[in-house]
Amino acid sequence: MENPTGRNSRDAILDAATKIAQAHGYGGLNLRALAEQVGIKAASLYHHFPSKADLATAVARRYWEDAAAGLDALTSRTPDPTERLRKYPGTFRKALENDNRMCLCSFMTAESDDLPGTVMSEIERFNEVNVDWLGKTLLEAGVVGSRDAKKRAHAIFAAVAGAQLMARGRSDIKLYDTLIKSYQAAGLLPPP
Amino acid sequence: MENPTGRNSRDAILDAATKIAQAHGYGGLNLRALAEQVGIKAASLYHHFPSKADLATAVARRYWEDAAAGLDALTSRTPDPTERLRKYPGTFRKALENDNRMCLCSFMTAESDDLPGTVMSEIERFNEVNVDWLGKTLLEAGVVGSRDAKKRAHAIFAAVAGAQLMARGRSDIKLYDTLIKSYQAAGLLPPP
DNA sequence: ACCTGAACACCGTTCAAGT
DNA sequence: ACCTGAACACCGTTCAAGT
Repeated sequence: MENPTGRNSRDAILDAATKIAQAHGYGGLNLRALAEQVGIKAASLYHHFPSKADLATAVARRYWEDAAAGLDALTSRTPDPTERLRKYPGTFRKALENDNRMCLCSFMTAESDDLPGTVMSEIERFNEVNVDWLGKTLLEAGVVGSRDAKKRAHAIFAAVAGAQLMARGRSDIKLYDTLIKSYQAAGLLPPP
Repeated sequence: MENPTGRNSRDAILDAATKIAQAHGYGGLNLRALAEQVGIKAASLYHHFPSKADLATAVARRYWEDAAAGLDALTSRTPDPTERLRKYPGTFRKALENDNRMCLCSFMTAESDDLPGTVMSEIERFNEVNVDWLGKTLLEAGVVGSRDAKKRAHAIFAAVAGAQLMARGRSDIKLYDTLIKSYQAAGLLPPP
């Protein structure tokens, strides 16, 4: 094997691009800076991805795939659906723990007017994955009936994304925790 | 008087810049495009504002001043505090009604890592204005006690901003309305 | 297969020059 | 006072040329 670690330069590019996009968005993803971080020249990026749009599409796809895997793992590891709902905000907390970054998809949702369509599709997939998981879990937990599961799932997703955004703006992860607690106290999320 | 309408070119620049920033953010605010919209050249913008950072600071300041005035007007026009809380999401709805734009401050909060400090300060002022107004109104309405007013105010603000962001991403103002209704049904906002 | 320097049209910004 | 063209270093992107 030429590459025993399995970490090829394509993955290194995706990793670095993800972190940059989580802090600066699609527009702020500078290919020269990205290339420097990976140790190559900007022109060399085009050997791995046909364009910035394609690179960002790959980044966003891998992002929701990882999110889906993480939610699956949470489901396996936590049999009680109510407990899973309590843990859900922890998945959005990770980005803040990671140098005050935010969800790639929230950032790019703001940028939707300037986003290539292929990127936007992957962003929408991320939202779907989260809302579907939440809806399923809400139903299983008996928090809402089947008529309201999807609506409530959407509401929780939007509220959690908003909390992450605000906490990032203040670089204050404690604000995120406070907001989640307020959501629980108000009844949007199941109380601890 | 040389300018009977009171609308000088400085205001025209601020108006156009606000609309652009609401759809493309600070990074996406293109000075050449802005100038063209106003009918001058990009270099001429520097006669009115020393830099893009100063222009954006003026935009953000006027934005929260207008928001504060709007909330004051809502207070005067609606004596019942509970009714005011029901109407609050309408203030965020306006941006969506305006060609699927979003709150300038939510967008720039995402961009906080790349924002000049003077702009960030004005953004924070917008948040303060909203959270203070909400906290005061929540107290007056007796929804929460003084110990929790600010926390709940923050939670409502973050959730409403998140709802606006999601609705914008889908270009679906009905989603915004559905999310607000879900917040009301869950108990985050007073029910109709 | 992978990388590069040089070039392109585009950004924010400056500045000398115009009215 | 207000505007402009030309220039600067920087963007995404291309391409011919290297190993």
